[in-house]
Amino acid sequence: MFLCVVRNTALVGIQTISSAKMPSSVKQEPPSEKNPGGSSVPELRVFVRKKRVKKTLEVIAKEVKEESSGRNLVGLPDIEDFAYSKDITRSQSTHAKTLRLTGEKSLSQSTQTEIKGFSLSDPLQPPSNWEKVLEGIRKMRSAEDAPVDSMGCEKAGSFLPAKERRFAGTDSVILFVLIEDLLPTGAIQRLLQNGLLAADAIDSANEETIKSLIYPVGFYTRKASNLKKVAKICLSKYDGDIPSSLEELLLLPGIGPKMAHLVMNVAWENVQGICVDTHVHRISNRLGWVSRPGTKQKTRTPEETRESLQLWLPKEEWVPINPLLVGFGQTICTPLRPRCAICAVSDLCPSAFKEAASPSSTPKK
DNA sequence: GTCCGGGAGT
DNA sequence: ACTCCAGGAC
Repeated sequence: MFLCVVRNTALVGIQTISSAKMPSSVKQEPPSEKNPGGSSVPELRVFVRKKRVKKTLEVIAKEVKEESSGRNLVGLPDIEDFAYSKDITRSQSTHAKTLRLTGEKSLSQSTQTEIKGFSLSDPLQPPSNWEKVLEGIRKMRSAEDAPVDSMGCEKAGSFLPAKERRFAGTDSVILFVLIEDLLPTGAIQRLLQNGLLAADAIDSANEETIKSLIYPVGFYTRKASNLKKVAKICLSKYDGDIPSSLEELLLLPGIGPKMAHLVMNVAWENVQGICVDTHVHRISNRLGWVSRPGTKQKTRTPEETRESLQLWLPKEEWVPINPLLVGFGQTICTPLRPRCAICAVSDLCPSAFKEAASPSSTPKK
């Protein structure tokens, strides 16, 4: 419920200080269910920043309400109903964390005193023309076949026999959780041939064996080791299955925000957030779709991008945006020398033709 | 910010 | 021959 960013509800940015730790009393419960009941619990977001004026939550609530009137925001909860929860993030390099206020829980006294010093920022507006841009990218993507289309982990199911295809089952998920890029290398087929697609098999297998089977997947040593650890955890805590909540996934070694959201999206079909990888991060910034909270600066980490993107991108797009932009990033909007000349949305892109296009003309200083 | 361990691109 | 890649741990 916390995690459900409901469109067309209030979305107000507030900036504040508070560095801190959320008391466990308001710790959010695992998002076990998608949308129990009504999905229209009004939700606000608060950006936590350094410094700022001292204000109580009540003051903020009042400001939010005032700010919201005449700003096309709807459905604000009453202040006494406010609760907050820490957003799911592991971003360490960002000073800003997103908090959410909902009408579901009440705020404890200690919590209230802990959060002080808020100021309002503008409600977030979706970037202009984002729908056109998205449509343009879709067109380009349908024409060109990017690697992600045949080897993306969303497609992992088609590689596997029926049993292993059950994403929510006990088998293959663990693998592509950890070794997403094992598909193009044929690693998953090799593991399959060796009966190593289940937690118990992996747990009892030799780490060196796994290592050699998944080679030449990137970071194979670490991945083999993580795979063993995860298999053990899954066996002991999840009956050989994988955890079904974002928080629990993040506790697994080798699982960070990108993979955790990917797994929630494709394995559990329970969308908690956008899976932001380097492509989504880069392209979102080039398009001017994201920014550091309260600024126009580029986001510095994928986590910041995810938070920024989630503030305005309609939830229906949260899952498809990843393969869409990944493919676009592999074929056209490449990290180095983006092919703006053949890009259908270059006229809508603030970064078009702004990066070096020729190998010989990259003088380094 | 650095490291990991190779592959791919220039 | 050299640079860059990519997600996560630290």
